[in-house]
Amino acid sequence: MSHRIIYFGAGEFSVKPMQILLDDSRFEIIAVVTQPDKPVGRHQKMESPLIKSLAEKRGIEVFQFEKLKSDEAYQKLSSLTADVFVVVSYGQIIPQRVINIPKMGVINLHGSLLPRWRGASCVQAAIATGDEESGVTIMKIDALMDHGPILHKEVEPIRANDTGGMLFRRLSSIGSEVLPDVLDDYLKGTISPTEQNHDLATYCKILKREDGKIDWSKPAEEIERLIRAYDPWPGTWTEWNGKRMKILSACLSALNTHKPVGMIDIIDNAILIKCGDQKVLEITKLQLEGGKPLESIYFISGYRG
RNA sequence: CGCGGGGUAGAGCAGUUGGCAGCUCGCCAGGCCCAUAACCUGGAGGUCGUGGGUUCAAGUCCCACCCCCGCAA
Repeated sequence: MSHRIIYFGAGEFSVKPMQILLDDSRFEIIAVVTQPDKPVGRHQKMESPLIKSLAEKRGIEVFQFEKLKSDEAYQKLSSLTADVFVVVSYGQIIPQRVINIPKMGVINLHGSLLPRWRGASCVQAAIATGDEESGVTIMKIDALMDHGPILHKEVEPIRANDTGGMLFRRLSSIGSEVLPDVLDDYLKGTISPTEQNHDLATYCKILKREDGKIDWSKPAEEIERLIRAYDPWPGTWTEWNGKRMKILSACLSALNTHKPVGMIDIIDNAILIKCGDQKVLEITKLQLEGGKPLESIYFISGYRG
């Protein structure tokens, strides 16, 4: 007999694990909980979370509670008699009384090696900080954010040219591969959770676009990591001629520029910017407000002045 | 109708108060050179997003529409 799951998710990270669980006969997703539809994009059209259509395609009931704290949500979730809740990139805190509903508790798949990088931007934080490895953690949720005891960890090395998007995809795959067996073992009682070492905990915040504004007074290597880490979300940018210029790709350069820190200089077909430690970063791909993404040589083609 | 920028040569851009459509790169041909992605000379390539309107004359002014993008989510 298969385990009855209610699956909580919303972000992109939640898609793949859900597909895997759907195709695994050991589990039955009896309902999906996701965020409400929101007006999105340039024309403010209403858009559904990614997993909503996936659920509807399979004929699975979808709930989009405005507040998980509400009595309505509590009563609905209680009535469904699930064995366990599985939460992946859901975006709302799970209230204690909801955690108490399923007899086997609430299991979370998280994109870092807990207790390192508790919070919403764990993938970006790992790259931006220069960590050598990242990974996924499957844990049992308790009342505090990413604080509960751990069932399983899977390590994934961070590569020298990794972007947030690249690492994100790998972690998503790894998490999806590992989740079913770990979940099954846990539900059968084969593995038991072990407490996190809370002294080692680090935290990362939810990122907004404004966080992608580059502070050129920082060291070049740090900025280079930030550019990779924040690609594609929230992206990095700087002001140029009163316009917003997205920095899509950059690398450390051996060339020098005599312009002040943070000012763009063009030498030998390279776009150079001096950083706070006097080292120079070469921008290799960028996008100007209103324009399409450009390799640096194309930007230089039209550059005047 | 959430706010805003933009569609001009293959690419990226300029085009002033309407008055012969330009720049950098690329492409083609020739030259220089031991040689070259470097340099020199010449050349091809545009119904200026689409449809109307104003005017002797519209890339430029007016109206409508299509498409791309930044903010915001």
